Amino acid sequence: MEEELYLDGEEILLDEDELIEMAELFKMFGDSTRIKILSVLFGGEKCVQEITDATGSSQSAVSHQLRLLKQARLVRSRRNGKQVCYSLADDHVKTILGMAKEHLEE
Amino acid sequence: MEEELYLDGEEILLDEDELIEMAELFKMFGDSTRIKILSVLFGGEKCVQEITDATGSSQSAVSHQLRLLKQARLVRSRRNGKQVCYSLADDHVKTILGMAKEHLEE
DNA sequence: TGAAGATATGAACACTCGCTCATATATCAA
DNA sequence: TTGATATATGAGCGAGTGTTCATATCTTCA
Repeated sequence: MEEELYLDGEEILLDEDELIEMAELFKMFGDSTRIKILSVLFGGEKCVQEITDATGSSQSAVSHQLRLLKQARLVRSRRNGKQVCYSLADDHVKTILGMAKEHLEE
Repeated sequence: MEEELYLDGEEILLDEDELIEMAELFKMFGDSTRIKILSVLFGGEKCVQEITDATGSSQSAVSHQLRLLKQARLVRSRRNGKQVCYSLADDHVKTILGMAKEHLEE
């Protein structure tokens, strides 16, 4: 069974698997700790320490969540000496958050 | 404390409350039953029965989820005789899902 | 190599969430 | 009003999730 979506006049097809995959993606945005982390990363690449400070969560909690965000391919990581630096994986994240903000402002 | 986001060169400010509100919004998209319901509603207004058939979930499960979607202002409802018809509350839902799909296709 | 700093990971626990089941409410038709 | 149909709701349960705490791993520097 396939559902039909339309975006800007263009048709979008979503099958069962895509719907589940999409739900998995949105789950990543559906937690305030993770969304805080993402918003911090909008400022550019940050190491775990900086993220921890900026979000106010514990080092362990941040690390656990960063692992999930990485698995979901929303962030990338790069070791820099003793530190590990994280950055957003692509620009769609920004766009998605922008749309969400628009929705909330109505 | 405020985080700064940039979308298409335009600056977006997100404070703590907005981040939490945004996480709440995304939680609505983070479940496959709800996202199925939303995708069914892309085809236009549908009554509960039609949604139940299309999603394959139980009537009760669908009704519970429709309530959550309505609270989140993602859908509207309208009674039509014995039936209750639901439709998408605005077009941002489409855009958000479209962005998500783009992300997943990379 | 040893110590210290930075990050990752595993276990345990409290909490949340979506489902089912039973039942309530609402509307129409006879 | 009574029965049938359509939807909503509450309780309870099992599965999943985010956090903390303790500890492991990795890296640099002395």
